Amino acid sequence: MEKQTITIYDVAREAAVSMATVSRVVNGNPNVKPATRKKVLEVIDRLDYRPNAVARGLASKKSTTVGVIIPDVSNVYFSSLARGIDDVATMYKYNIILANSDGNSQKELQVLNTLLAKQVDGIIYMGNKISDELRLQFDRSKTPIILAGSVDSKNELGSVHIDYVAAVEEAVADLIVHGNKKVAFISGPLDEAINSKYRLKGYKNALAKNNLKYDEELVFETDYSYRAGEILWPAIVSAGATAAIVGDDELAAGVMNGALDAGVKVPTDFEVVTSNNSKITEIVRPKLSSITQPLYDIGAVSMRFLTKLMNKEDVTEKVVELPYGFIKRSSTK
Amino acid sequence: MEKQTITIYDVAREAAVSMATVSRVVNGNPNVKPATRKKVLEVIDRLDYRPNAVARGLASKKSTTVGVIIPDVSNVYFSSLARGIDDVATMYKYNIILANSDGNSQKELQVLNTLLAKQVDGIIYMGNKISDELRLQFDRSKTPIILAGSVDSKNELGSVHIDYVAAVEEAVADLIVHGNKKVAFISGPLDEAINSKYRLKGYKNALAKNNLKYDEELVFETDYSYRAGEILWPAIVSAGATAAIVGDDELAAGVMNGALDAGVKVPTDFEVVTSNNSKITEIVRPKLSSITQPLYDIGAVSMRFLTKLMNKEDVTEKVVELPYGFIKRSSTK
DNA sequence: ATAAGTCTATGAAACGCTTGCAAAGTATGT
DNA sequence: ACATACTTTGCAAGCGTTTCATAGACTTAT
Repeated sequence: MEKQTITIYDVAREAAVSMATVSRVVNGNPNVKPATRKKVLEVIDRLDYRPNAVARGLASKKSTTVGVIIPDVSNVYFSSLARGIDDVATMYKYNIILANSDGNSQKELQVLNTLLAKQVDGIIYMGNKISDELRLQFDRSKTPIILAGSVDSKNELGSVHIDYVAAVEEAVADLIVHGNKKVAFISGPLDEAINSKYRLKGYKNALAKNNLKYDEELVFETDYSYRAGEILWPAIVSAGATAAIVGDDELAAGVMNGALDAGVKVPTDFEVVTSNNSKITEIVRPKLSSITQPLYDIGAVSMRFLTKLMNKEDVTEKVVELPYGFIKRSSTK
Repeated sequence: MEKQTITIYDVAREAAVSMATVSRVVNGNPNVKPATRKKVLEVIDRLDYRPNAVARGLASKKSTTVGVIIPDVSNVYFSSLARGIDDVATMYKYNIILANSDGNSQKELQVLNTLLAKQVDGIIYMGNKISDELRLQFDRSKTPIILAGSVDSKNELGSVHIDYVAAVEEAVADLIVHGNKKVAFISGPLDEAINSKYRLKGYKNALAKNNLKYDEELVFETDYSYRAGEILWPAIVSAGATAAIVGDDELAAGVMNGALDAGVKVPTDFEVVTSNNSKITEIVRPKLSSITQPLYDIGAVSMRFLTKLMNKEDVTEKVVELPYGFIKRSSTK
């Protein structure tokens, strides 16, 4: 009637060895005579024995599980990272506990707590606003933590991402080369380091290098939704922008459709560049030119990085920067 | 140096009670004098004690974790379900272990095994092709299982989804009413019950009720990608179809863009209806008319259903059908 | 005052596995 | 044949909780 009745004891008895020996063969410990190993494996097979991972975890103090704190799985950007994470995790025999946080500090703390209670061996955090309290808990915990596709404004935590400053700078420079004097900078909340400290900086760099002066009127702070982009259009028009660099694909699609629906021609009269090169960029018309980030790889590398920390291997660099790129499609000249 | 050193034993000592008592206050067992409870809680707070979920799991034979087998998290359809699942799971104090299967039977079996090894209290399965071997394992396991947004061709397992037959039938009937004599049926693999046994049936029903004869030439079996849709266009043209019902949004976007890129006017010369009403339907131009499914809710309800099974509550119906709808946008007349 | 209940709290046995240590077995060299 | 050095095994002590059987301490009814 119960979940799992066959224990290591049963196997030991049937194979006429001690449970220690069974444990050794299950764990691939080499100190077992081949004949014994074979005998044990046969019994395991016959009894359909499956080691109880919970008991194992208790005894070994390892759960072979890592926690993943994600703002929202249903967002393509994050779910792409998650896919990379899971694939590598599987490769290294780990499972992932996925927990949505909505980027909400309270939930993050709460989630972190239950993850630690579950004795995860490591944590991957996605999110761009690390509250002081969360940082405190991160520091206090002995569990390895990696930020995936997210930046740590204080550079204390291990993280994997691209060089946002340079990427945005290039993209904006390109728009300027096309003759745009007024390029709008459209992003999510500026209290997220990725927007204020990195993307905006790249934007300013580009302006400076091209002798254009920074105009706050051209900076639009909103949230990451498609709808937010659509309704932003009138404001963009009144600011007189002729092009925009957008920090999120859905947002960019919204902005572009907002323009299109208002009868503006893209890219002839208005150019748009977005940042994440998610599927959406290819589905909209015109297709969106975009900074490209290896999303899957960022997740995969983060997880790989984490396995190193979990094995207490030495890692030379705390911050891994993956190469970014730029793909020109039809939303720019 | 280690993960977590404060145990229930430390708390018991500090509070001068037995560990059994500490356990009771932690678990909200009422048989504790309020004064004692208060004292214990204070110590817990002071020591920053956090119960070890693994040890708890071993002792109680409950992991408060459910496994989620998903074809691909980075697919919006599935990640939307996943989001609903996680939210409800959190509500009921469960965590989810997310495992990608790519819809591959081998991986599914393998994943199922590790989930069971981890002693998950329940499993939510997404996928439309349950291999015999997998079904066998499902049956053999005493762990409750629910299919989310997926159908069980044999109707043995609990599941939550919409009435695909009726939904497709309505959508196709609508296309026929618009005067289309040749409506293409475009779906993913026909060896998936959802396509062959349900959607296709709805399609045939609609034809029959409108005195149109079924023509195999108009049935297109492909995979679920955007690209697959794009390259399918020529074939659709040669079959002479003037409208299509598509089983997946990305696929539909591909078909439509394929038409558009070939200079065909949508919906004037060709109408398209899709099936999942994901974000994509609103992002493309023209926006896609779609059958609507409450994706988030399907996930949420599945998880709720699962909690009932895990609590051994009686459930009257094994199959929960959620209401579907239809939203007319600009890809149909 | 006594029997019979309630409440509270304790002790100690699981739960199923890993692992350090020691014992038993084998092989090798002389 | 014997000492030496491995190689294989078994023993038993945890790992941190839950939970069952009990025991004390109070109440309450008689």
